[in-house]
Amino acid sequence: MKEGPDIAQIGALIGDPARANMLAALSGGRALTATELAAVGGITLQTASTHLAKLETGGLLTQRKQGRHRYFTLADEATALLIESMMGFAASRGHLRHRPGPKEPALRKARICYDHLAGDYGVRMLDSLVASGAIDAIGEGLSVTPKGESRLQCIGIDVSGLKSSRRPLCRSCLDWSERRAHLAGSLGKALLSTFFDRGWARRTAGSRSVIFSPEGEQKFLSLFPLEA
Amino acid sequence: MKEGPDIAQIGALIGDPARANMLAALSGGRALTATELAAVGGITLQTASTHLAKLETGGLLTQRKQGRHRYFTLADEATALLIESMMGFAASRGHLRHRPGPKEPALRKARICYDHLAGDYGVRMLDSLVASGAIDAIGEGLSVTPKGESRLQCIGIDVSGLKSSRRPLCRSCLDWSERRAHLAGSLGKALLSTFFDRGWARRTAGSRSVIFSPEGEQKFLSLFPLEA
DNA sequence: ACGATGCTTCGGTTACGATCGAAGTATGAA
DNA sequence: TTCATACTTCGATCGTAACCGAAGCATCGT
Repeated sequence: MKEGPDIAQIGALIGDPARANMLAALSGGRALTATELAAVGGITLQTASTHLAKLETGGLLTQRKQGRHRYFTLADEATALLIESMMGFAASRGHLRHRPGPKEPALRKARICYDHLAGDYGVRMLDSLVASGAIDAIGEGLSVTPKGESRLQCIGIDVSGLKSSRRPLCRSCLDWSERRAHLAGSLGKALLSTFFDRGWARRTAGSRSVIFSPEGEQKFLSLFPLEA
Repeated sequence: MKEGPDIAQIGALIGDPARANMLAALSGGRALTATELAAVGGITLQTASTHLAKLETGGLLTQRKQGRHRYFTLADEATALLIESMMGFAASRGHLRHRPGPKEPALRKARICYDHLAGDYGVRMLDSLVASGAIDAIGEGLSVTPKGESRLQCIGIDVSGLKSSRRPLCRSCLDWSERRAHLAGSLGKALLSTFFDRGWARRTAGSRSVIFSPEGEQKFLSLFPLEA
């Protein structure tokens, strides 16, 4: 009966509300300080410190000292995927964090998921790429077609360069708000990066939501049209 | 700050050792009674009852009355995938349930993961199917080739029939003992079923491990050879 | 050198939930 | 009907862990 890995430990780590809030905040992809994380957890700095230590020894977090600050990030992409998949599962069972607040719509429209675009816009982007034949969706997996490679080149993304990295190019990530897949992996990251670089969109201060500029939104929507 | 799904609730549900053991036992795929689950959790029946009630209202379990017994199963395949992915994650961080016991090798060799084959043999089977060109592995996704479809037909599996079901045909499931993918989905289930039907293998009483008969093992190994 | 900021460690309190004994309900068997 | 089995609910206990105040380090600015 005492065989195999122990899911209770990581379950308990994620199971505390303060820690869960911290992890959710870190799913936004950027590194946060202990003070900032204490705020999102709704606890004092001392308590946050012990929580963060537990998460780190549990292998969910890594920290990086920078001057007198300590920046925490999720340990790796696997951790981010676990958090996101738990969010999807929680959403499917109706476990919501309070009633939907006023900022909820912005989050559902476009937000950051670790390092790529999620929400309505993220799902739309992947749908459009598949519909136009730039990406092949076979079963659960995604792959870029030759046609798609040249098209992405036009947008300014060096697909062959991304291919040489260790990280998978395409990954599908289940979106908790849309309950459909959006594009993760190094290509998902590269696409979001170019949106930021071109000024089409920007991150918001204390939230995971992504705000598009009027011109950026127009460019985005025409670049990734919705098929009938 | 209180936006999106609440991962703390399901985290806490999985985070209790007794509940985690029950869920792990139910990953074996068969329905278990409250008394049996109390045993695997190492607790009394009363305590188990309250745990099971919590897991059910949390959406992780479903129960089915049958006479004076109550049979519990994981709520659906999504739940099974979540548990399995948490096992993979826990294994990657070195969170083990005690030191490896004597039954551990059998588990690593072949075991049931919800309704399909996992462990060394499960990984070998998928590897062999991919190497022989029966299954295409593109990115993270899997799909059966026409060649594979006819080959599986010879083994006695009606692929076109499986395709018509709502459940995805192929899914890759990360194996916690091998740290590589094995085959899930309706095809994975169908393959394991035929092994049982032909008497090549059988389930064990109180464990997830799968025992192959000498002839069954030989048939299996020759059917899914290891490439150089 | 000195104070301010960011964070950790220590000690003590408190609250929640896991646990079990005992009693209650439902189903099956004799 | 009566007893036994399977399970749930109630009530009370107990242990753990979350929490914060206070004190202790470390780093930066001046």
